[in-house]
Amino acid sequence: MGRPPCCDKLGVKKGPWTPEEDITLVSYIQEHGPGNWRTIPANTGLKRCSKSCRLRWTNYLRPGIKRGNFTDQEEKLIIHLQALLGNRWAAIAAYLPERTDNDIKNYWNTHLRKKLSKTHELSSNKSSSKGQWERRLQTDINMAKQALIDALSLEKPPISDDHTHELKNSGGYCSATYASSAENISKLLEGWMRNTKKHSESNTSEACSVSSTTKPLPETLFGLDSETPEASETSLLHGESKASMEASTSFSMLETWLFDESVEQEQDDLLDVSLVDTCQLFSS
DNA sequence: AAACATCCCAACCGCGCACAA
DNA sequence: TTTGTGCGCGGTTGGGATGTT
Repeated sequence: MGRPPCCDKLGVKKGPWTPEEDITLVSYIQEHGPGNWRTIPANTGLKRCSKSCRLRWTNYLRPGIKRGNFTDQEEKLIIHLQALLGNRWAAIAAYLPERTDNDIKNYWNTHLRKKLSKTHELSSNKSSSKGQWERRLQTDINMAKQALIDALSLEKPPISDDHTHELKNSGGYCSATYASSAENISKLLEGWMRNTKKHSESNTSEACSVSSTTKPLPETLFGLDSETPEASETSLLHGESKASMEASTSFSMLETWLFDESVEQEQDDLLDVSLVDTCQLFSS
């Protein structure tokens, strides 16, 4: 049996989110911060279950999400982390703060799994014994590890003070992470803006139910008003910083593992684990 | 141009964990 | 200790987009 679904109530909407729903959700979270998902539908009038709201926020609306193609570095990082951690997408996503676990999972399922199984096919044609296969895996992991080192040297923690600093200094928000997020919402809201523009021309103050200015919606929604730099330090962005700090910590641990020769034995242990995981992956 | 196949990703579902009462 | 609730995670699916015949 198990627990009944959380969203089996009548009148709960499913399917793609509309720009209006996004606006409602974002503006509510901007005011109250993320969390308390249960209360959001009741407080906002959204006909969505709490879970759906959380998912929409974490996978799409949250600031700092990078969308689009994965870079080679990201790809290598994912491959290696998957070998180390298995399908623990949330854990893997912790090392790629700009990507969501859902994105990484999708990318793995649609691109990397095929890619790797192809590679495996090629290599297994050449060698059939388990010993050789394990040696090959070990080699792959070492190569991936080197790739990870390269990736880390290129992609230092994207967060931290620099990130905050960027935001603080910005009259113009040059932060790529924010920009992409703003773009997400901008695109979503384009249609909505067009529709409301007519109204705004006749009555600016009513143009946007979540904004009291005529600035582009995303900036206003996230408190990124260039006239009030301190506004960038909203609870939202604090939340982001916190997540980023956690990611930094994870990065540090990884870097320790990568660079500290004194933990050679622990490295071996990790690689042993990854061997098992990786074998399971390919045997399925 | 139309029909069909494949890809891709946003969203859903069910389960497990943590925590409070 | 048990039970109920909320949240997060990983697996899966639906359907639009794109490619192929």
